[in-house]
Amino acid sequence: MPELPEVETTRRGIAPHIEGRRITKVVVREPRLRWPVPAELASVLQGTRIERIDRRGKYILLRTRPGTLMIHLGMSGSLRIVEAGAPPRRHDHVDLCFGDKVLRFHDPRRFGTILWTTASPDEHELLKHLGPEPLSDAFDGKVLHRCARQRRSAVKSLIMDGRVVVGVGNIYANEALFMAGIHPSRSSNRISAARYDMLSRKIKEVLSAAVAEGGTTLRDFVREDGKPGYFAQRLHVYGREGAPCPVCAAPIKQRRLGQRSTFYCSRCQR
DNA sequence: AAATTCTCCTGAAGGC
DNA sequence: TGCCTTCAGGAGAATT
Repeated sequence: MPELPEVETTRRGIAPHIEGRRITKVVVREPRLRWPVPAELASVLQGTRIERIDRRGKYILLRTRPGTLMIHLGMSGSLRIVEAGAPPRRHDHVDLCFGDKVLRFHDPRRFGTILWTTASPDEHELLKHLGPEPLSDAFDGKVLHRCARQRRSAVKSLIMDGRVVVGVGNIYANEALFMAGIHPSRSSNRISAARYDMLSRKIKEVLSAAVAEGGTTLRDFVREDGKPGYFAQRLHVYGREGAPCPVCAAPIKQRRLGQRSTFYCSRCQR
């Protein structure tokens, strides 16, 4: 399940292969993603050059002169670089061809997104309400504390809300809360500024570490070269129900919170 | 208006 | 072995 580290790993993986290169052909085998793949995709992209690949939250932005292709991997999406002529597998929905190389979008559950915008992507409806990048200076404990003021909902929901901060999905929300010693269901407005400062630093720490490891491979995620990320070995609580807490050895608990699996240590997290 | 629930979808895993 | 049910979840939309 791609979160920010997985998306960033993907961005870094594909960029050297296609940045500066011209799109020779576009193949859409299955346009039924979360929203339909724009019908005009082939005609607008044909012959355009990828000037730069950026990321905003979990969106990968392929910037070209006439506009920007916005790609979201959803739950099960991946982008891989393959040789031209490599036969498509099941769920290989879209190809962007660059002569001998192909950028191939694969997504079994089709929760992913491929959209085209000619405006500045920051102004796009899906991006313009997004909160700060977690690894930037614009994100800190003050941001969290301010957003938390009139919220009574669980702190885990707060840090997973893209309007507060982008890129923190279920895995890393669980991990950051463990590292900060904060109970996931604690009310957002009952946490001190000092603890939010700690939490923001742990969010940065866990995301940076995961990026450095090439992301976490669970179920669907593979890197652009098809290899797994290795951060799964570093997870403290996620997916470890019943296992001993790495700090105090009490069994890790699991419960559902806001439709999401939540893992925590009831001794270490308060 | 904030908070919760619903929705899209497929594959893996578990039960019988 | 096979069929059925359950679960996983990003995040916008719908509902309370």
